[in-house]
Amino acid sequence: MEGRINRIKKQLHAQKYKLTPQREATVRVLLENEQDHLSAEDVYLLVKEKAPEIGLATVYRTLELLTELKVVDKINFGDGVSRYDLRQEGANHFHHHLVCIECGAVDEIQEDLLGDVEKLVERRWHFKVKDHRLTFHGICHRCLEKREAENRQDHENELEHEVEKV
Amino acid sequence: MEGRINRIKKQLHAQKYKLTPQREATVRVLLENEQDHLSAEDVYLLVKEKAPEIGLATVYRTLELLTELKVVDKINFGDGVSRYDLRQEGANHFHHHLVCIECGAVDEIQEDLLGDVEKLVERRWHFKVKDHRLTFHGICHRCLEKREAENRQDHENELEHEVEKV
DNA sequence: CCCGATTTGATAAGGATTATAATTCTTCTG
DNA sequence: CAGAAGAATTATAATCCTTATCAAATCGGG
Repeated sequence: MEGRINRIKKQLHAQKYKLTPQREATVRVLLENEQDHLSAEDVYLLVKEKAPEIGLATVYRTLELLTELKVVDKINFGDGVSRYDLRQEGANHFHHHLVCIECGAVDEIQEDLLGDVEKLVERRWHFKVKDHRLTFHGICHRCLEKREAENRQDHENELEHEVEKV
Repeated sequence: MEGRINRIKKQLHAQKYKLTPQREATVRVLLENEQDHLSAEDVYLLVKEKAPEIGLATVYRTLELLTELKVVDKINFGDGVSRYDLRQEGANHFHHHLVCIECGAVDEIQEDLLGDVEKLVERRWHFKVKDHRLTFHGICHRCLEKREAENRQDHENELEHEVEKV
């Protein structure tokens, strides 16, 4: 964690920016919630716990700055708010997302699934790919399993019923 | 075009909605600008040309309705506004986009490039895919060609220079 | 042609983000 | 170590996009 913060610090310095306490607190919140997809408001509330004097505008500015440095990616799942998602260190592609239309959960896929597709796009459409965004909408494994369990239950009840009737 | 409007009309009726003149005018604008990615405001201004009395709220409501019916898809390219993109008729997947980071152009890929990837996701992550969003960010063929032309030009000038020097 | 339900238009309200301006912090310099 | 220039911060106002509200208009069935 400390190492990672130091490296971000260096990235900032390389562009003549400082790692102020507010910026550091914001980065820490992002690191501590790496799996989440926090909105600016979410980040603000979490940062406030460690640094109550911070202002909302500063959080917005910091997130913008981190986006510029490609430390985070700004994403949008269609609700009205932008969310900020930490990049894997050193990753040159943005990870993918699985959005559940039933429970709203957002899972991540770190692996790059698009290598071949990108090559195809570059060749066929003569388009130099620099980055991508890929999100699947569907039903997550938790909701699928819940459904299966319910179906099994229903089936068992049905059988019991049959037995009673005999 | 008329046929397509009729089919949309039927889709509306199937859900007890009417194809009012305002809705029809909105759909026509979308059909006439099929390759574009219009914002609600854009649509509003275009509809106003044919039906000056229409209100902005109606356009928003109609676009929401069309999104619900999967006639259009609501997308977001990271600028602050939602854009509305007509689906291919009968397509069960949403087409992909190529966003140029140099000139801002947005091109479409109608082909489905994700068949195999979706199968993999379903198997490996146990996630039932219903839809997807795929956008590539990079440099479009027009900008690439412009660059190449410039490089050729530069190179020719260099050669001329060499000759002069001799 | 009338009635109940739907849809509309104008505008207010809401929510997210950005701009502004005064203040505080840093860092540099002498 | 004081003073000054510049960067960053805070609080808040302003802006922009979208949604909610509600009276008025419209539509389709009887």
